[in-house]
Amino acid sequence: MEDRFFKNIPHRTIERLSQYRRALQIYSDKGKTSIFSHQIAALLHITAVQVRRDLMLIGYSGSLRKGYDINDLITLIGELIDSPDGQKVAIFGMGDLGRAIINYFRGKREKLKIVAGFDTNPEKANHEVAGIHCYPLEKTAEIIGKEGIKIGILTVPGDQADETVRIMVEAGIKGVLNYTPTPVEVPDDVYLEEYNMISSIEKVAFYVKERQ
Amino acid sequence: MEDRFFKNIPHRTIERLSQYRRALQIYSDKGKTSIFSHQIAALLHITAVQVRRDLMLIGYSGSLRKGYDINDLITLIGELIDSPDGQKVAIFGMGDLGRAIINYFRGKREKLKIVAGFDTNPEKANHEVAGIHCYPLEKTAEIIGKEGIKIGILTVPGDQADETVRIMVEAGIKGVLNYTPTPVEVPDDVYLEEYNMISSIEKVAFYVKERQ
DNA sequence: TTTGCACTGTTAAATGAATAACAAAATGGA
DNA sequence: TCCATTTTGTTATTCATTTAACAGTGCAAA
Repeated sequence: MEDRFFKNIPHRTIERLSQYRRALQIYSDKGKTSIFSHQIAALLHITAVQVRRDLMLIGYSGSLRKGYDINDLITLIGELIDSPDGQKVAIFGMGDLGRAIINYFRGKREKLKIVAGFDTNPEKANHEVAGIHCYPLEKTAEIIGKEGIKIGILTVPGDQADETVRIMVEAGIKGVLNYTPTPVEVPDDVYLEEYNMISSIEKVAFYVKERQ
Repeated sequence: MEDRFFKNIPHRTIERLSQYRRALQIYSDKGKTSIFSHQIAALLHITAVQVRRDLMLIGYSGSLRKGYDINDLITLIGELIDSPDGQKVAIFGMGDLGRAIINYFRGKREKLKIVAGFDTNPEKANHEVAGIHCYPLEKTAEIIGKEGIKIGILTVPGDQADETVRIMVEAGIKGVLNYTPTPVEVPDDVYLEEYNMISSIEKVAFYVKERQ
């Protein structure tokens, strides 16, 4: 029995595919219809070989001397990484960061929709925040279940991270993106991605220091 | 002539060191004074071997059966990744995301200080935003030069990214962390790190989909 | 004491990812 | 028509990173 073929696509390639799509959309918006591997590469600060190799892995062929058809490629990447029926996302913590993500996202992804927010603050709960309905945290299980939400973004203050993620997982969330400064624990069947802004800034600071 | 010994430390290790420090501080705040490699590993969802290997690379030794001294290790990591005299950071774009980062950062890093914000919005310019003085974008060269700021975080709307980063680089910024959805260009002597939230969410969504 | 356990530190092997090398083919110009 | 150029697609190689294997050692319990 063969796995779906893109099961063996490297993680790094998956990450880049998402970035390719975004870059392609920018090009598409400028009225372009085709693009060379070296142009994609320049946008993402990688090599043209890597772009071609990634596209080879997903089975897309360009045409010699014309490059890749932008719309076809956007479509194909969508078929690979999007869910055909779409996926719903909830934001836990409607502070600055939660709002920033909502605004960032607005209208960008058809197949991936932020449909609910949760917050303990009664000022926010039961109101619209940045156009998204915000529920009190106690309603998590109910709403997550009813809406079939599987993906949660964690943007609460660090000291509430553990407790919030526990509630999320219990309610049925299967993928967590943790923007909190506190590392969290999830069961094996939940995909977890941690991102720490402070570490990113420290990394930039480190390499700036090292280069001088 | 030997390079400073940590020139050959893998990039991934550098990233993890910053994360180790944060995890150690959480442990330290709980009153603990020493920690085992497998405890650090559990916090960061990696293996104990990797932790020990990373610590070996930076030349730190724990003691058998007691593990690592938390304070010593925090200090050593600081000596490696921090600049002794500190580094100043500016935020370009004082929207939700800019404010979120400022609040995130507050009081967390002694050697890395956000000292200025820039925004084109005259409502914000010349006021304090989240405790940081916000200047109009035209003042970039003046303030960056005067303060000796070398690190800039880009949180403007996507369509202003290119122009803003041009101004940053011209003013003397040597490290850029781009949180904008638009990839930018910088000269070779400027360290650039791009982070795209949408790609991160897409990645989580992809692996959630794949696991079902 | 001595034995077994629970750790660390280090070298060796395996895996994963990026780069290099190059064949093949379409195009435009001589 | 044929050649030089430009670009893709793919295999081979190199490089980077993680994981495995295991030696060494202090401590605790018998």
